[in-house]
Amino acid sequence: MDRGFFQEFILSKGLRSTKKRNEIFDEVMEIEGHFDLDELYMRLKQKGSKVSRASVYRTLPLLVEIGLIEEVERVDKHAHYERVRTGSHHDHMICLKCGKVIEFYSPTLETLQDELCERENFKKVRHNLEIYGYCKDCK
Amino acid sequence: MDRGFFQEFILSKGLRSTKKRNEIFDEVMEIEGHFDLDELYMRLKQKGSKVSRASVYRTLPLLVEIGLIEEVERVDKHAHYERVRTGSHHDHMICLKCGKVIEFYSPTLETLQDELCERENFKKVRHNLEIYGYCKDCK
DNA sequence: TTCATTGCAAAAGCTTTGCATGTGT
DNA sequence: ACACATGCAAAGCTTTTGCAATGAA
Repeated sequence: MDRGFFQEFILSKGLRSTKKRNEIFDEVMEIEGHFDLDELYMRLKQKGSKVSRASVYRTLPLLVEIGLIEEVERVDKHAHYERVRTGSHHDHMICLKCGKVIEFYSPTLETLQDELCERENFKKVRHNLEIYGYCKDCK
Repeated sequence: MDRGFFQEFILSKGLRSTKKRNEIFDEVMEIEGHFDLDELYMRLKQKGSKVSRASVYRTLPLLVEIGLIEEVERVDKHAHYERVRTGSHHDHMICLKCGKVIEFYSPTLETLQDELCERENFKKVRHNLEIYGYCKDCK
């Protein structure tokens, strides 16, 4: 997903392409793995961006709407996001002791879910599987 | 899980069996399906309980610790809980339009997860699968 | 010019906590 | 009596929002 796609989406919604929005978009594209809003905000600040928290709060929902990022979990009552990489959907195992997040992907799991949805006559859009337990170092 | 178990747990932790805690426990046992803290608090109020929100906030973590309830999702930035019924673990399909929650259970899914965890050398404690999409009435 | 966007600060939630009071053991 | 539990109100945090100023089209 490149900036062109982002511009297109923004314009198609009657919104405007602005410097701040582009900065936020660019930064999100650079982040590997999870991040929360404040981490993103701090990264932007560190790079000299004059963006405000309010704008970040206002922009993230747009990125979710595009499908560029998704909310993967909520810990400590604040949201964590992760960039969606085409063809690289994965789920998470989260260690209850050290907090480590192990990403994994299983085609079988995906297929199984599709079958379950079909059985319930449910049109699946996305899903979120989090397995909690103890990683090899903590168990 | 009955009140005896609850008492036992409370005492074994050096805590005290109190009227308020028992009221909260009883109410949670009566709730079918999801609830959030405020719903629980309101139900208690409606029944004439003099319990405060603070006590409910302080008691829910205990119930989670016992394994009596679990946090199933976070919507609107506040936690939703659901009673754990022995032998009736299930996952959720959540409709993006009407918000309906369809509960389902798949033994195959459970087994598959166990296999995936084994592969990662991860000791699974619990998991949480939410499939988002559109239910048969909304799709 | 027009209308969306932004920043600021205030407001709005939900949740936690300090402290004095109440209560189980 | 001694802790723990509770309620209240205040504080803490994250997130949202009103409004005036700014900027894109």
